[in-house]
Amino acid sequence: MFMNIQPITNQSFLETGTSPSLRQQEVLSAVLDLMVEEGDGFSMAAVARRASCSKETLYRWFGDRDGLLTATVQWQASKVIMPELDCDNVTAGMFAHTLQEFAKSWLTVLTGDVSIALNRLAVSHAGNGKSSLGRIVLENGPFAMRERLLPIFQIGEAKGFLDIADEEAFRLFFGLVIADSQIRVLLGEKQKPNERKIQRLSEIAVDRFLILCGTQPTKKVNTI
Amino acid sequence: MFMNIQPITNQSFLETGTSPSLRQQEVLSAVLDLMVEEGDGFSMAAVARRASCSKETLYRWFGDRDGLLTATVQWQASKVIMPELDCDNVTAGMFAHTLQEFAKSWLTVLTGDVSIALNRLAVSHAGNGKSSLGRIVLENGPFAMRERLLPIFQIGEAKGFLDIADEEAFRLFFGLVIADSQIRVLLGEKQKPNERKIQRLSEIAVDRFLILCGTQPTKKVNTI
DNA sequence: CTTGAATAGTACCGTACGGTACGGTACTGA
DNA sequence: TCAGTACCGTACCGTACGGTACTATTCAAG
Repeated sequence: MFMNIQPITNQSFLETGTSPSLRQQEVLSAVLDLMVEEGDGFSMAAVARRASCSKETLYRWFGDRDGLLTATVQWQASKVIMPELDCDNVTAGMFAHTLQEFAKSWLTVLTGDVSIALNRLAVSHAGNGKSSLGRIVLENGPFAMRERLLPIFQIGEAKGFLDIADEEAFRLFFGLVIADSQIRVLLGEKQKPNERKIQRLSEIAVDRFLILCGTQPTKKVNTI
Repeated sequence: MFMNIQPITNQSFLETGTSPSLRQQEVLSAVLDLMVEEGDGFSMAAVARRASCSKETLYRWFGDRDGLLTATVQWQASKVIMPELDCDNVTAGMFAHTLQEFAKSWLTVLTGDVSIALNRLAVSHAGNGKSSLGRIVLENGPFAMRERLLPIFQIGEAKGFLDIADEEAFRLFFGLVIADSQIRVLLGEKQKPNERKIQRLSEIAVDRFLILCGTQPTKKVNTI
């Protein structure tokens, strides 16, 4: 898609860096619904029908299909908010609890319908090479989580709860919390972990994380 | 695609359960190459060109496009061979070494071009719902690995090296070894782990696994 | 040598979809 | 009132691709 000519209208927010208008967000919401329902297979006509707008408007606002998908992914990414730990006088118990809440939230998001649809889209587009959706999801997914976790780890390190707080600690935390859950739901496994199971997985993961990275002696976790 | 009429020829191996002929394997190999190069975007005409066969032959042998993809995935899955531990008098060192070799092989396969292409294909098809590729890769990927690992774990348990050897142990091992490596390469991250890094990751993962699941007292692993 | 099956190569068809053009309508600001 | 703009709905175009039909060639069995 050639975009060497400036768009005539000033309604396109893609180049301006501003947020989409309410009406545009309705369109993006419709795209998200269609992604969840049909994966990458939906047509621009289907989007126009669902959002009760014209195809011409879609193309004026978003340039082409890839622009629409990109806008949708970025919009969704901007909505994800994660818990933060900004206390200064924090106990070991509070620290462990914060990690558990983080783990639960993370597992819940990653096994949710929207995340599954988005990651499927990004993975398949990363294969075609003719789209930057993979990079966008990578930056707003794993990399963003790392950026949020590292400060928390560093607080734990400063307080003497952890003895590592680097890239390596993030990889370990990811592995302990997510493990094979994400790839399994991406591959279509029907039985997704429910809230109760996510709670249990998060507790075990954080226990193990603190055994491996914590400074205080901890007894072995029982998996039963 | 309707298949209510029996295929005229007996050359289709899909229903017979037999292996593809050498010529058919040439076709499947061409499909694999195209998958690696272009993802899911290649056409049947491209396959015919690459394999120097006619489209009609493709359809006679494999039914339709999905049949061709399915045959390719199954053929590739049948080629993956993993190390086994069938010794009866095994030491703790041998046991740890076997786990390390397993981990290295696993990481190498999952971050390889063929696996990436196959998993991308399966993930995107699992979203459309109109294909069983997701299930096939799930069965030949994570589930098959679990089936191979559990007997090894049970040997370790019987010998007194491990104190758990169940589904939970598999999930832990997956998380420690693979962590975020697979999803990152699937999302298109350019920098893939090299052999040296895979070696290091595998050692650390097995050390940690034995700390968490092993019965012998082990000192804490140093990540440097 | 003849014959028939299997296959390569190619032309063809129907359809789905990305993208464009255009008519009609509602709103806004002069 | 009227020009300008944004928008909806829809018709339309070009292309790419899945799948089929047909011909030419090869090759092995009789």
